[in-house]
Amino acid sequence: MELDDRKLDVLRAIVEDYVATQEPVGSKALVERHHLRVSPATVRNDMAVLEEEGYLRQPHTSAGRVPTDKGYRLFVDRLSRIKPLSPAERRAIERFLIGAVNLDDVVHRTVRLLAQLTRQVAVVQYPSLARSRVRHLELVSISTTRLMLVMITDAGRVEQRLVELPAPIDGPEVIELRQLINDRLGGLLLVETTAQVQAIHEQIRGELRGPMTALATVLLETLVERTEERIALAGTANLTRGGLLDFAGGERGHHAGGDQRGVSGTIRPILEALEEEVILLKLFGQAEQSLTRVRIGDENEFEDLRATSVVTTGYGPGKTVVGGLGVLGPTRMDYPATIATVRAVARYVGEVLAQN
Amino acid sequence: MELDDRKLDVLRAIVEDYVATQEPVGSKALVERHHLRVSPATVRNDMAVLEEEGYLRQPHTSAGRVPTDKGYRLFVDRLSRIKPLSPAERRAIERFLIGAVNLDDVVHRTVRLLAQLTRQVAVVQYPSLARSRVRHLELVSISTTRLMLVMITDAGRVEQRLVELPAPIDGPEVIELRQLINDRLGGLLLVETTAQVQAIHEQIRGELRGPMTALATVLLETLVERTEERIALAGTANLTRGGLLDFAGGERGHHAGGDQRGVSGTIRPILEALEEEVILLKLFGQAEQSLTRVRIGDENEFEDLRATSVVTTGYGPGKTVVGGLGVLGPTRMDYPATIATVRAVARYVGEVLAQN
DNA sequence: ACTGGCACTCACCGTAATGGAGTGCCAGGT
DNA sequence: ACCTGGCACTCCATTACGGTGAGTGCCAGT
Repeated sequence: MELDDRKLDVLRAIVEDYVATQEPVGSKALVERHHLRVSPATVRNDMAVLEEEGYLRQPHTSAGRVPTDKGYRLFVDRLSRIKPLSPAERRAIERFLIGAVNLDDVVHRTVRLLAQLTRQVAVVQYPSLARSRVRHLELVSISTTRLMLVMITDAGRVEQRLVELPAPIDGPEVIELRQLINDRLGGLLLVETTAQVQAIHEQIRGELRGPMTALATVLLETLVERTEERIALAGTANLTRGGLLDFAGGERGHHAGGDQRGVSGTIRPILEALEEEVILLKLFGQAEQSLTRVRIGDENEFEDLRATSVVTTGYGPGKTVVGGLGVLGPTRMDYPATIATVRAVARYVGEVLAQN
Repeated sequence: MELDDRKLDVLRAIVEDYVATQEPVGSKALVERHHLRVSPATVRNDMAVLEEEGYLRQPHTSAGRVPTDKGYRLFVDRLSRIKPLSPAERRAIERFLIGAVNLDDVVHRTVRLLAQLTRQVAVVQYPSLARSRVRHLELVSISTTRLMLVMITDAGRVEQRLVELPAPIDGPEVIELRQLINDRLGGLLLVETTAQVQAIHEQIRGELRGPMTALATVLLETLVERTEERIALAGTANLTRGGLLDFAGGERGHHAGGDQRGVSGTIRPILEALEEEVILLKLFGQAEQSLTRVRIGDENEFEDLRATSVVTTGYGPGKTVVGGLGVLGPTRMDYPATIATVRAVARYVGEVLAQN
């Protein structure tokens, strides 16, 4: 069935009101607030249709309506225009990001900024190693049988690993090795290095063969295969805002009534999920292009996050994408504002990175 | 007034029971569980005295007793023996920490381990730069007017900063500079470098003067003065455990009755405090010696954390202390077990660090 | 100095009554 | 064909109320 324009208007109005008040919205209040030019009874009929189609639901008979995940989805896809940021917000973003001194610093500031602006949980993935290029590889002697390998990527990320050597090595040899690996690996995408590392290893002459084996192992094992990703998080306190998530916590007596479909999430599993880097990476680290993606409620693959929505986008210098960032909040979030903010922050961060 | 032995026994019993059940404990239940060889009435008299002295309080008339912060303090100082860890726990610690590949890795594993073992919020300070020695300084050319300065400390921590040069510099000069700063700064404690950096700067000959100025500025400004500290956090989900903290969240209607002294904390301000690195550093970064320190309730300098207790200790390779770690939880935590775990983890981490 | 006994207090729990917001549906109007 | 006003109905939320029981404080007795 096709929904006519007024029904869509009603849906939009309900979403907006519900997001603002976080209380089920009834027909009467609706016509008052939004100047729909029809009577409550008419709206009720529309509501009934919208409910039948799965865009709305009633917490219980004789309560107002609440959007379903499907309702939010329609709202996001077709009913909302992305709110432009206020000048104050733009200024806040700029002020926050200039003066960053460090990649760490950039990421930290970004994630806090995002949490503050959206008043939600913010997540920023560090520039992904997989998508970065090798800028420089440094070898530092720790002892005669130990080297510290330091890799610097073009996004400014630094990664270090200890290399245990099978036999002692002297200074000139270290320099030779360093020279070699930089010549052969410098400028490559990290994913491209695998083949090169193996090539170097096979070609190498006798004396450096031993050290190179150790080095190659470390390089392959950790920097390529198990591409270590990192994540920064902020604003978890915002999970306690606005009572949508009721905090059943770990209390005792509670009417353990059968809430089958209830969206009554606890804060608990969410906090747990947020500490699982694997989960965060799946959510925020998959931004292949710089498209903004919105996952609403149970569109989410993770059980524990089915009461939340996730807004993500990719970021990076210029048009490239080196990582993802975004926010996580209750399904009843202000999507237009959130999407706008996430995008704006991503763009600014991209600019900052481009300047390095 | 002096408390006789039995009164202390009663206090201990109450603390133990309350920690276990998290419900006010009454006289009858007490004598049953612990085989005190006196009657409930006697215990009641003791309780009355303990309450008068401020070690106990009653949530309301005709409820059982609950320890006050002062009561916990006495318990921790005089009544508890630190529980030895179970073999299983020891094994868990070892298994968790071997295989760490990285300083980042060590810290991450440690903080998760600590959260898991204590079932509380765990905090680990990265090895403090202020207390570390310079192992190596690396200069990497990014462009002719930009250098990346990478500092590696003896605790394995790596810090990088971008240096903007006033004029182009060539390869040999970079090598010379690198040589110079390593010769002069290598092995020094970071706090000792200030003077050296300035000395180098003043002595340097004409050609490298310009670059050295820029380099010195960066070194002084960020690595010495604003000694950047970092913090890792885990187990925030544990804040929702055991209903001691009732989650009033941000709800509307609530009996805004005068709970004056009530320990009824919200989870909210705690989460906020945990995101303030300044606060965490004050709490966990002040372990001057490897002494274990326990801050109970309002002994805590931070308003928002007055419903929590903090157990901290220093850690580092050998006898030195390079950072702090510990846990934060409700005042009604199992102090003996927590203290034991925190200490044990700190010791193991020290050993791991010593092996680098 | 300890104990048993006893009256008293108060949170907790289940039930009942009341109020009100909101719905669904129908009959009448445009 | 669509919209509207009216009306009966449903069900949550809030308040009120009495019973129950754990726990206390105190006192008199050992």
